[in-house]
Amino acid sequence: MTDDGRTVIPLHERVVSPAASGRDFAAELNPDQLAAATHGDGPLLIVAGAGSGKTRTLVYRVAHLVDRGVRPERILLLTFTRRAAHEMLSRAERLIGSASRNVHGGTFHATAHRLLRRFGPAAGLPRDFSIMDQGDSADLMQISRAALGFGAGAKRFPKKETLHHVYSRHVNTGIAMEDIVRDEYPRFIEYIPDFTRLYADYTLRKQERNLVDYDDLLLLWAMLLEASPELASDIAGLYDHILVDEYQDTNALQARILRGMARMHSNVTVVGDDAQSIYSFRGATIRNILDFPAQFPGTRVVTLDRNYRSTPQILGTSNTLIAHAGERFAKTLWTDRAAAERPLLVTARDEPQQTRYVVDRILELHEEGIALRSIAVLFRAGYMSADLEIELANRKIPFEKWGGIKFLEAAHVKDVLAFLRVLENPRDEVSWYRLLLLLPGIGEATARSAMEALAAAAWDSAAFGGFVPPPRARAAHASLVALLGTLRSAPEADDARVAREIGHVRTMYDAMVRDRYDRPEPRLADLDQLQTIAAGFPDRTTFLSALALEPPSATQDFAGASADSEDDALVLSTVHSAKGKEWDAVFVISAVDGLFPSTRALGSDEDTEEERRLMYVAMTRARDHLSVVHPLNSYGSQRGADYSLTQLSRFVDPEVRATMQHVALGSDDRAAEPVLVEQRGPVVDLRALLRGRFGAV
DNA sequence: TTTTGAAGTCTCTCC
DNA sequence: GACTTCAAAA
Repeated sequence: MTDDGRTVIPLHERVVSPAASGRDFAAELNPDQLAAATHGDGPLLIVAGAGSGKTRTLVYRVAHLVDRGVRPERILLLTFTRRAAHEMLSRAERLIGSASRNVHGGTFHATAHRLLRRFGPAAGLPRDFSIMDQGDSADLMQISRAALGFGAGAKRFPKKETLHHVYSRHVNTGIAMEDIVRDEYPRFIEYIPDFTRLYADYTLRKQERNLVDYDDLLLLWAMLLEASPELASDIAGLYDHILVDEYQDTNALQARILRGMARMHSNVTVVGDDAQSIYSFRGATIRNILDFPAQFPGTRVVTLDRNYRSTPQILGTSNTLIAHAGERFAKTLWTDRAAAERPLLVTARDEPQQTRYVVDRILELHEEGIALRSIAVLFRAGYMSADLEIELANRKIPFEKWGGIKFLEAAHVKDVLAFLRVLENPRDEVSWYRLLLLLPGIGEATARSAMEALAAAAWDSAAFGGFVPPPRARAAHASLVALLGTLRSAPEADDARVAREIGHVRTMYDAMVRDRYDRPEPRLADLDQLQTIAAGFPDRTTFLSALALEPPSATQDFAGASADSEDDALVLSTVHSAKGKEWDAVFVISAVDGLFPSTRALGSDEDTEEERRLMYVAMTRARDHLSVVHPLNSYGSQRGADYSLTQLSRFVDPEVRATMQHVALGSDDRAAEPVLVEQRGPVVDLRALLRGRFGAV
């Protein structure tokens, strides 16, 4: 290697010797896995079916590279979640020792963040930028919208979330903004010129406020790679090998980044399963994986189709389900695991019965010796577990919910963070705006004029103290100024600093919470939790960036730092959050047409196909037991009970059903099937009584 | 200009 | 059911 460590040793020229890790790869991997793990230089596409040992193969590949002399810090491992990166690196560590700790791993966004802090200044991006999450971005869109005076007309102007969605999609997919509006929001076509102006203002505003949104992280990374040859080789030159997990869920912009990073050596390994692509709403396209061989000439393709996870019966059902999908890398998973029970298709009368069935069955499995942690209940969207959560709480069964956690999006949490963010970046308009609106007596108009005053004073924080609010807001303004002053003069950094700052903020903010909400307690508890998390971070900058980039996927992740997962708890998860995981027993609930697939996805064939893949992901999470449950009557659990969904999910078609065992709960035709119901709860079911008022007697 | 109450909108998935 | 938007009152 040269002294700058950049020269790549042509691996294929080196003699294959017993691995330095002391491992006999051939004995521990199957032939396909071995071929992938020990592939030399050049592009490699691993098409890895569910449960085929994908992570294992990737870990061994890292070990192989290190064995053959690639320095760990020159390997970049891009994964989809922090959890995946962590798991892979710790498994690599077990395999090859502490050297693997130096492998760089993380999500695309987190890696972008790291590179931008380091190389951004060379391209005019300040080192101390703040990261906006999705909600912040939408808020800034709203500020732009107000500043430009859009939406005053009679016809409805797009909501800020819509504005952000179109923008984000454009950045991530490269599709022209006009086309996105035409396809997805035809009723807003007339506003296209306004969209354009608004996005220009938004972009300028971000720059002036030193703010960077999620999409910018990727976009700026790509631009750094394309801006100047010197910069590009500095950045791309950091790594000799790049490995990407879950490649089917990357988008066009991420593929562009990958090309830029690999341009000097084409040592790219991507792993993915086109049958599990479930993130198109975020711009992901299975074209990335289908077209990879064309993008990287000379690609070697290895297919892993032996499944080590599930019983043949579960695999049979899953294979049948996915067989109808359109374009894909054809592969049918197989296994030599012993035969077992067929997956269950359970028909419940309604949601309460579905809930009781699932809970009863979980308790049975638990009594048979399966840990709660090895059981999961999966659903299409976070709200679908509401009924189940109540029942679990009543029966004192511990559970942990993944996905759909809105902790960081909760207004009170964002409020507290806004204080810190203003200290961090005095130009953070989104956070200033948020703080100002908290003060009684200050509304949009006053907030805007305060912002203008601040902007005019070059965001000098002293200018905020000089701002004269309307009389009724004087007192609140004064105490905010005082609080910010206290926070600024806080003593030097120490470990408890961020938590202490939050404590200061709460001397003012807690009163507002009590004032504003009918039930302040849970919200205050959230703030306690936020404080606890903060204690784990050395400084404010790290804390704020980490929160934006690595939001915890379960509430327990917060407490988790020390307490960890000692206690045994059932997992409730959205299918999206369950990706890459596996359990002994899996329940897929609310498999009802209209819920899963969701009505929204039935508009286009592509969306429907993605829902099918989502169902496939759900089913293939199961090792030994799989139950698909559907209630015959799913009411719109809210007002306007005029719609009720009754049909089993279309994905469980006759062919799929033929591979399952059908269980009908308490149906009128008392089949030979076991009826597992009969609750121990109250004799009178109030909800059923209420429903009785509207339905048949 | 802010606040308040009523009507209206839309339900997801995540970095 | 939660949140936004709109119109009228303080």
